[in-house]
Amino acid sequence: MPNVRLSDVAQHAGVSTKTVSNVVHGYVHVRESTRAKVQRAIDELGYRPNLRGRNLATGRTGMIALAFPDLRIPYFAELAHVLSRAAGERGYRLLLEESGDAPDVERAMLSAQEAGVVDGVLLQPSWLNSTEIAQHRRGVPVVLLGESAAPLTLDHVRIDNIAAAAQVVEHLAALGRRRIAFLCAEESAPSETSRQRLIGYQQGLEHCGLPVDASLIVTGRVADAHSAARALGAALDDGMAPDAVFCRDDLVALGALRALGERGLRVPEDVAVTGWDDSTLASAVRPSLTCVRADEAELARRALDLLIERIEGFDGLGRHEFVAHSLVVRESAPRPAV
Amino acid sequence: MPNVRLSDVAQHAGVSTKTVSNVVHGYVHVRESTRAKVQRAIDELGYRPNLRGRNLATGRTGMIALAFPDLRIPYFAELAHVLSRAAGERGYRLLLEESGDAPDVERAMLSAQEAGVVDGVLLQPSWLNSTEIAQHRRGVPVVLLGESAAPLTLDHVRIDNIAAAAQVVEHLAALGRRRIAFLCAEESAPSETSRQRLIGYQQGLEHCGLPVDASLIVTGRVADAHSAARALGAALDDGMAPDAVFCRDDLVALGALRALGERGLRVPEDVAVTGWDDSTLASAVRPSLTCVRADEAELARRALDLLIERIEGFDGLGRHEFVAHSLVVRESAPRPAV
DNA sequence: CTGAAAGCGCTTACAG
DNA sequence: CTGAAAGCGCTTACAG
Repeated sequence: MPNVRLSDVAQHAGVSTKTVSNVVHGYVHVRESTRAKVQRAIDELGYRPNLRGRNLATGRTGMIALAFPDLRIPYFAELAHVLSRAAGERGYRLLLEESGDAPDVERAMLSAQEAGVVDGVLLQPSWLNSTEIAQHRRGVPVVLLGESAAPLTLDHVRIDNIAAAAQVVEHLAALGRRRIAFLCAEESAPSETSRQRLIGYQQGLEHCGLPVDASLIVTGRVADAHSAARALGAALDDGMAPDAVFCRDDLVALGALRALGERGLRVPEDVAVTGWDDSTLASAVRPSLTCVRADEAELARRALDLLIERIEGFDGLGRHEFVAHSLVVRESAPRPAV
Repeated sequence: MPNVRLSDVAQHAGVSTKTVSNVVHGYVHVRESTRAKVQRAIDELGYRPNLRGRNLATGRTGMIALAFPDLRIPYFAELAHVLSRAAGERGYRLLLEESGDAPDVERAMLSAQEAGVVDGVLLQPSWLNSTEIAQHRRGVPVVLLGESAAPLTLDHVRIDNIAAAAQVVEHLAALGRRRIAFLCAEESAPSETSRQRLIGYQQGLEHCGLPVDASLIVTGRVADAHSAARALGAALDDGMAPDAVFCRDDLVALGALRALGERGLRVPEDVAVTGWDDSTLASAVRPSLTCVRADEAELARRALDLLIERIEGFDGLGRHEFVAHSLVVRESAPRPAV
């Protein structure tokens, strides 16, 4: 029943649709008496603008798609939370899209598929490489998030993973740790994320004068506590004896806590552990996790600013930006005694 | 540049827009030669239908809003994941909306605000009571999720919290536990969720012949590990000596693990702990959590079926459905020895 | 099997 | 300050 159209209001108030539109949009140059008359008509009829009509007429939907692998990974849930809030402040709403294990979804996000349903897309790729991303681009404004290599033509916002990883190692070294394991890199075809964290890990070791020992690199499934626990457990049973474990992400760190605990190793006394992401669980678990934390608020702000500039017509080369990160020190790898 | 319209294709192919539309929709009664001709024009021009135009013409958007308090609460992230997948299978996409600490968002979701941007809404209310929900209803099809009391006029899908809570208590009792604490109910104005779990808790105790002891009920902030740890910690320091802690949700259970651990109490030997939701962290944490798990796949299926029936015109009374739940037994409250 | 035309509900130059 | 009219890109009875 509330199928009142703009034209109904116009007729009821005895004005043109243009005038009603002016009132609805709070346009200033409307005579007060006209405004009142129109407003009354709006109230009496219970008029509410139909967004579809508006979208068609303006060519905008007010929606931005956010695409990443999996909402169940705590970091992504938090990212979505922060971005959704920031988008709201800018008058946009977020449409979530999980790419899961389907490269197709990432391709679809980049193609014109999305044209008409969203004004732009924020994509954290996990399957597509730089070349593919550059090729599949077609129409919709896009900003890339995360560590994957980005083509020069697209905007890209991320934290400096290499520097952050080196910082983690330096923190562990300052704690007196000498045998710092890395848990875990993918078995084959390590992701760009793992690759960068490994580079930083190595830089950190070298910077601290520690030997780089390939036998301390454990491989396994990423972002999965159980598989990480198994992988680390197997390595420990095999004789690896680290005094610290640099974990690729918080979920992996949870797995490390389990593998260590089950073998009677105390964290941090015997083995220090670090995570990455600072998801809710990092502070909730015991021992709480020392970990790298991206400045998500800044990340959200920058990513949206860049995307909105594109939506509004900017067409220059890709901007590649870093946002701040920090090392959150907690129980699993405490601050060194002074 | 890819601003090719349906009419461009029609002109290029020398047919009417209707015919192009027929081809685009795979309508069967199109002569093969015509179809080929049109398809060629589509390919040559790189035509892609504009969703906005279609939406305006059909009155559908193919989108469903999902509104709940906070994406950072693991249960909701998992719910969104499951629903998003299920919606995709039915040809719909999910628009996420966090109500956070704003009752307004819940009201907005129920009102016609959403009309035009989504075809229907799935709402897990946390602020609005049944009366308010019933009143604010205006136009958009709605299905309610979760424990809050639902008006008779609206569809509602949930698990039987009372039965599930009683089951948890019975499990703990079977383990020989006699002093089962409840962590935690809100300080004031307990949510309907807490209320129902408390009712079930009490029913379980009575069913097992255990005394109901109000001093074993701890209050505190819900879904927050730290505040739960503090609340339980204070109670323990105050002399409360439970041999089991029934936690309202997984995050609270994490807090319980901390409070107990810090006081040298072993889980489950000294104190058993149970969670609720079976979020990723429940199985990842050590000790892993015994907890209640809703059959989320069924929940998603039913909620969407009901909503889509409404979208397609069903206008009957509210359907109120339960979906299955189970008790997942893990380390924090293991299966009783036989 | 296909076309011409109206309509979905808004916005927006262009006049006045 | 306000109006008449075209247009956004599709769909869909209605004819034929």
